[in-house]
Amino acid sequence: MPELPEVEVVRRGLDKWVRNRRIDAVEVLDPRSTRRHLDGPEDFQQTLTGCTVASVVRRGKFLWMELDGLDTPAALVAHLGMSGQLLIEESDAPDEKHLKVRLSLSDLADTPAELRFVDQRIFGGMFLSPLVPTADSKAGGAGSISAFIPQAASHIARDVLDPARSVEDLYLSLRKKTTQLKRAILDQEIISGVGNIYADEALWQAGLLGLRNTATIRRNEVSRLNDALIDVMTRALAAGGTSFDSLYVNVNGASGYFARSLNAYGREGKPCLRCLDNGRESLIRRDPFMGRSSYTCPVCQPRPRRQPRA
DNA sequence: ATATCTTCCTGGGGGC
DNA sequence: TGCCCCCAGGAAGATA
Repeated sequence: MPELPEVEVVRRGLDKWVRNRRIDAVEVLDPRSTRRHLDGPEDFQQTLTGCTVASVVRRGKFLWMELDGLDTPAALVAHLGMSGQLLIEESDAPDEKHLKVRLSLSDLADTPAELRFVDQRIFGGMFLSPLVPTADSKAGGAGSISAFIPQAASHIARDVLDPARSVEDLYLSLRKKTTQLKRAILDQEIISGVGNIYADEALWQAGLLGLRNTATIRRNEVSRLNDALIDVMTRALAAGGTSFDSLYVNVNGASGYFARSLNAYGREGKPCLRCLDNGRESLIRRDPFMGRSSYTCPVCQPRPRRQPRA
């Protein structure tokens, strides 16, 4: 569920409330949420206990806490999947229905003592992963000040808001592929942080159809798409992210309000606002896509003209 | 090797 | 009220 803006909102909250605090106790309430920790929940708990959070870093939708106090450098990785939440809570707050992992933090005045991982669908999780130097040079992703990345996230490309990324690299990566444009921008190994909402929003803003084949995409189209991705995610971040319901909230349980600014996603049957501005009328349509949905404006994002038969 | 499909889960909402 | 089906911010691993 959460895409780059939502994960970055969470990262900032963790940085504020958890950085420099020691993890005094770890409780795994559902081992399915630590299944990516291959040594098992007991090892997860024992290794993590006593560590101090040195920094909170993000690349794409991956979030991690660099830890002090381990023999070999490692990070506590958190991925929110479709429904994960990281919440800062007082110890006496009642357990959430889907509470999966509880971290008890060292005392700090006027600061809640627990970091909780709550996840309804269990597609997300927490695990420890060794830190390795980033393979793609210089510092890590946006929201990062680290030259290291967890091994488990080392295949993830630089994200939309990473200043070390270039449009030309995106163009070349897309041209190397033979697939639909939307599939490509959802591929976290091409560009990271984009999910179904912001893919549709950026494609709408750029006036491109996600069904376009990447092998024929042009530089100016990639440039438009890149600008749109950066713009939509920057605005979403400023709004605290997109919340359709209580499943996405920041570390303090508050919703973001970017849902009201969406132009395509979830707007099936509603007027395309850009067409309206231009004195035209068209309705956003929804089409099945990869087991989910794509929302497009048939006027702003025209289907490619059918090639005439030779 | 590359591209696409299947699977991991729970719960809300609509139709009957 | 209940049941069944569809749908949902993701991505690893299997399969073609």
